[in-house]
Amino acid sequence: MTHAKPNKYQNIMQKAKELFIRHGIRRVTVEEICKKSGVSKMTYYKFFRNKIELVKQILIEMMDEGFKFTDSVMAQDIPFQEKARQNIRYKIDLIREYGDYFFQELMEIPELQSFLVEMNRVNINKILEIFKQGQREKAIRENIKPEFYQFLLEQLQLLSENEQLKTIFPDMGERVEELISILFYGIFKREESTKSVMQRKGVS
Amino acid sequence: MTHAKPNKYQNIMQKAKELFIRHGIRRVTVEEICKKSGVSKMTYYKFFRNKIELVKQILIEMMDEGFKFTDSVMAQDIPFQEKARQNIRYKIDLIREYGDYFFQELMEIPELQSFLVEMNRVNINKILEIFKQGQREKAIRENIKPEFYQFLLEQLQLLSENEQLKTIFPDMGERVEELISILFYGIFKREESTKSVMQRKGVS
DNA sequence: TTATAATATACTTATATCGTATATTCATAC
DNA sequence: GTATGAATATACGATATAAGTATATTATAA
Repeated sequence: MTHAKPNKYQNIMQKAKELFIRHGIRRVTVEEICKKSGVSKMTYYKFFRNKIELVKQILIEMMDEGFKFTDSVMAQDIPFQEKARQNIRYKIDLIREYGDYFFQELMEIPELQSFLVEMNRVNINKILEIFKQGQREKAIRENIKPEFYQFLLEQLQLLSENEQLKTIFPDMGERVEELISILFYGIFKREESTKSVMQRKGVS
Repeated sequence: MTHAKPNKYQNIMQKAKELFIRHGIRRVTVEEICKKSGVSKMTYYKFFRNKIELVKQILIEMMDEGFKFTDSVMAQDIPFQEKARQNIRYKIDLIREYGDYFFQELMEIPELQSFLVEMNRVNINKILEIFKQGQREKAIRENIKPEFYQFLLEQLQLLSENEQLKTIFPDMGERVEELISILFYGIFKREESTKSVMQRKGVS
C-alpha cells in the first residue's frame, strides 16, 4: 500500500474506528473524531455528510476487506473445510476486535436499519456462493438445498442474539463460534478436522 | 454486611461506578445511571445534587475504603516493609480497576479541581503518617526529613504524568508501580525483599 | 384510612452537538 | 512578490440531548 500521502479520509476512518471501538458510536462526537484525526470540521464534512455516513463507510470497508479475504482464501489450493474454517475464524476475530457493544449499538440506530438489512443480504449471498463451491468440491453433502442452508444461516443469526444463549456464552465471539461449529460439523462429511491458526492483519 | 435492604443509595453508587469505569464520566448521563440502577430521576436527586456530587461520593468512599485497608494493614504484626508493600499494591490495583481514563477525566472536570487538591492533601498526610511509623520502627532511614519525603511524593506524582515516561510505561498502573519501587528501594534499608500476594475485595 | 415515599410523566431550562458560513492561514505555482 | 486553491480556525444559529423540577399517580406500611 502507498504510505506516501497521509490520506485524510483514511485517517478519519481509522481514528473514528478506534474511538467507536473504545467508547461506542453514540458516545463519540464528530468534533472528537476531527480532533483525534487532526482534521478540521469542514474537511470532515467534505468527506461525510454526517456521523451515520461515516459509520456506513466503516461497515462497507469492513465488508469489502472481508470479501477480499474470502476470495483469496477460496482461490487457495487447500481442502474446502480448511477454507471454511479460515473464513469463520476471520469473522470471529472481527467480532472480537470491535466488541459486542459496537454491533449492539449499530442495530439501535434507526437510520441504519435498512442499510444493515441490505448488507446482511449481500453477506448471506456471499456465504451461499461459498456453500455452492463446497458442494461442487464434494465437501458438503449434495442433498442439502441452498435455500435450506440460507434458512439455517438466518436462524443461526437469530439464535446468536438469544438471551438464554447469552447467559451460556456471554462473549459474542464464543457464542458465534459455537453456533457455527454446530452447523459446520453437521453439514460436513465426516473426516478428521484440521487445525488452523490464522492472524488477521489490521490496516495501520 | 446487611443485604436485607436493597439500599438505593448504594445501588446508584455501584451502577454509576460500573458505568463510569466502562464508558467514562463524561459519556454517562444521569438518566442512564437511573435506568441501570432501577431508580427514578427524582430519587436520584434525593441523594445527589448532580453528577459531580455523585462522583465526589464515589471518590470519598474510595478513599475511606483505602484508609480502612491501610489501618488494618498497619495494625498487623508484620515487618514494616511488608505493610508498605501491601499498601502500594492496593493502590496499584485500584488504578487498574478504574483505568487511566477515569482518573484522567477526573482532572478535566473544573468543578472537581479544589476537591481533588484537598483529597490529595489528606492522602499525602496519611502516607506521611505511615512514613513516620516506618521511621519509628527503624525500617526507614532516620535521617530523611518528612518534608523531604513529602516533596518526593509530590514529585513522583508529577512524574507519573510525564509524557516521556508514558511512552516507556503506557500502562498507568505499571508506571506508578515502577516509580514507587524506585522510591521504595531508595529509602529502605537494604534487606532481602519479601514477596506478597494480596487480593482486594470489592463491595458487591 | 392515612401518611409516606417512590415512580412515571411531562415540562422548562441549560448545555452540547451539529452542520454551515466566513475570515484567515498556509502551501504552491506562477 | 502575488494569485490560487485548499485546509483551518472561529464563530454562529439550529437542533438534539441532558439536566433538573413540578405534578399526578401508584405502591407501601403504619
